[in-house]
Amino acid sequence: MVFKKRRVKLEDIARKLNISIATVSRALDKNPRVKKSTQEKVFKTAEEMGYMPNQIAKSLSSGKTNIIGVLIPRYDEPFFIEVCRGIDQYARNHNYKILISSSRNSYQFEKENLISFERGLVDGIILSPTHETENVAHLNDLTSKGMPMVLFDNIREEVSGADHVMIDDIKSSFDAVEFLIKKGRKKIAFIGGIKQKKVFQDRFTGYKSALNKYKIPLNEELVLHCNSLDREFEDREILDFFKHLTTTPDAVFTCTDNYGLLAMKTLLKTEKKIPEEVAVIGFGDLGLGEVFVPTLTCVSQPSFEMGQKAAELLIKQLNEPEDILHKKTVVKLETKLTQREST
Amino acid sequence: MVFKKRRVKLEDIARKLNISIATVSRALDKNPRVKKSTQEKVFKTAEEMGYMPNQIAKSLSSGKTNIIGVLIPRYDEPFFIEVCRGIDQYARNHNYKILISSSRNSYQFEKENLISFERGLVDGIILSPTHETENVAHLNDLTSKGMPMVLFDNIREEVSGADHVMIDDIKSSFDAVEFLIKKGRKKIAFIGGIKQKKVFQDRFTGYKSALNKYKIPLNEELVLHCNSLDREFEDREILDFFKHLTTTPDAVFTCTDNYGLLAMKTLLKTEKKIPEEVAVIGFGDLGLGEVFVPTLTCVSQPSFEMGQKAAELLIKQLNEPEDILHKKTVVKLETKLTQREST
DNA sequence: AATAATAATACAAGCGTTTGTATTATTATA
DNA sequence: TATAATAATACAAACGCTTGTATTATTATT
Repeated sequence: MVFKKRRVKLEDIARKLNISIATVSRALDKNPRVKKSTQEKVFKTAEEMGYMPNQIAKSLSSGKTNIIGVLIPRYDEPFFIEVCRGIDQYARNHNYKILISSSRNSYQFEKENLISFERGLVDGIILSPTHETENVAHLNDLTSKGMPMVLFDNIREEVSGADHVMIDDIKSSFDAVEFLIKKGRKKIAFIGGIKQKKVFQDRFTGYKSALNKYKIPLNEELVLHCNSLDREFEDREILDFFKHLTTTPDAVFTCTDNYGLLAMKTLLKTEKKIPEEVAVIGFGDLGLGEVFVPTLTCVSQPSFEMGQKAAELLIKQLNEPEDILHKKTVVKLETKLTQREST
Repeated sequence: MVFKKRRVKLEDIARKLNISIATVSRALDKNPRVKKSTQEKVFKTAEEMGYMPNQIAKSLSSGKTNIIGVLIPRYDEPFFIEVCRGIDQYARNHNYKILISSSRNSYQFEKENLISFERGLVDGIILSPTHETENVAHLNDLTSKGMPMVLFDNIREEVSGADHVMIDDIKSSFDAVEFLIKKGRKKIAFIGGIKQKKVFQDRFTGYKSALNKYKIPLNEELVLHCNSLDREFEDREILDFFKHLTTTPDAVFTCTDNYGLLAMKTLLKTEKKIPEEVAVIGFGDLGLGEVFVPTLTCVSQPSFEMGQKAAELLIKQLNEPEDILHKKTVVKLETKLTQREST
């Protein structure tokens, strides 16, 4: 029984009350140029007629959509969802909505999505570039056209005009590995993610420099850089890694929670005792680590806060006067090591 | 170095080529009314000038935004994210974008979000009503105004004019519980979710009717309806439940994956052997069950497909002629029991 | 009561497109 | 070559709102 009905618009209210459209518009805005009694009449009539403002017309007229475009590499990574939650919360409190898209780890899709954002649907963009994104010209292009932008996670320093939100990946992983070393572990395996991602490079750097500080030689055999772009393949990669090891590690430091869980799972299958024989540390701390038996020690990354901060920076940009040049802001958030049963 | 630059519009191209705006517009559409040579000139100039169409203006003019509004009760439930992925994939392939919002399990927020959708930003809506949603007048209101709508998960049959996508919750849980019974289990615990949700009511019904069929009396002590709206509290509720049991169950059927994992975790802590002493079945099957040791047997719900189907139905509605009445469609998707180590 | 000041409202252009109709240019027909 | 048919383009209204300026109504001032 659904018929499309013609929507009530300002004109309808104006006609009914025999006043001008402009007055109706201003009345609904509670503009003092319209006298109280008229305002009340307008509100009452608008209510009665079921008036609902047309956001598109407003946007065209005002040049603002109050929508923030968010571009993440994948949906099935809780980290990104958590960041989105943070963005959403801050944005909502500041009268913005968010439009989330996934680049599905593809440079091509990243560009396509940005183009669709550029068509005027969003007032600004928050994104985490994919690992495939070597050339950031498309990003610089957008910022130089005046599109407000904030980058998080897989930061690209070369992008000028965009703000950056990050954690200190090097220090975070250094601390985690140092923690393991201080517990007496010497054969510490490293499981990282896609090599092209700065975050994973940095975490590897932190790992190496911790080993270095304590004069532990780097054993390449104990190092794995996972290349899986999808949950289902990570599983196998990690299984294979452990199967082919000739040295048994006494600790594993992994660059995501999921790698940590998969590592524990594999170790448990081979009857290793955690943490007695092998200690494990994950990275992220998005809830999963607490469910597993044993619970997983993690580098706690403030994902939600990361989103909030990104939204805050973007909205700040949106409120800057248009003719002023934007000063790049870089925010580093704190991480901490949350100890649980796996260490 | 970011300055807002004035965007190139059709008028600029028209002026440069000394032709009319209408011709430029049609040329870019490859409308046969403009001759090839002109089209080429226009494309070339548009490219040179860096023209980017204004989506908002297009939408105002066409009355379509090509955006689908998606409203889910929470972000931190993988099921909803998976549905969103499905919607996104189908929508994207049909030239639609999706705008996801969360009602955060609140009827009030649900209404607010729908109002903002109603402002003309979206062409149609896909939603899963919250458990707080007793009165569906706001939904019927929207459909009767002609807003295309598809409901999934927590279906409300009273909503007319909206299509429904669902699974057979009663049968799915009946099958799962029957499976346990056939394995010789007699003291089967039930862990459900928020009682007000139809899906959880139905799963409870399935549980009871399986017991009934095999003449197993319902032991209320073995039944828990979790009320947690957030991950962090589910943990405690389930722990408490098991702590206070006087009967030890020999199986547990839970209404989400997470409940299943938490149940296993709690059981493992009390040194119970899974599946020897207690078998566990979860509901959903969104990847987590495979990571845990032991892996979790699950009712596999086709979440991604659910999203795809919802998007398909919505887009079908969007393409219906406006003056025709919409015939309500209800789609039931198949589930299956995926056996793993926990049973 | 006439004029100035101000309050309230109306008019109209503009936001960047689309699209139906009118107009002009080109080709075909006799 | 004049006219009809058609191709190509231009004009202008429309989408629903905002907002600067002009106009009218009301109140204050002398």
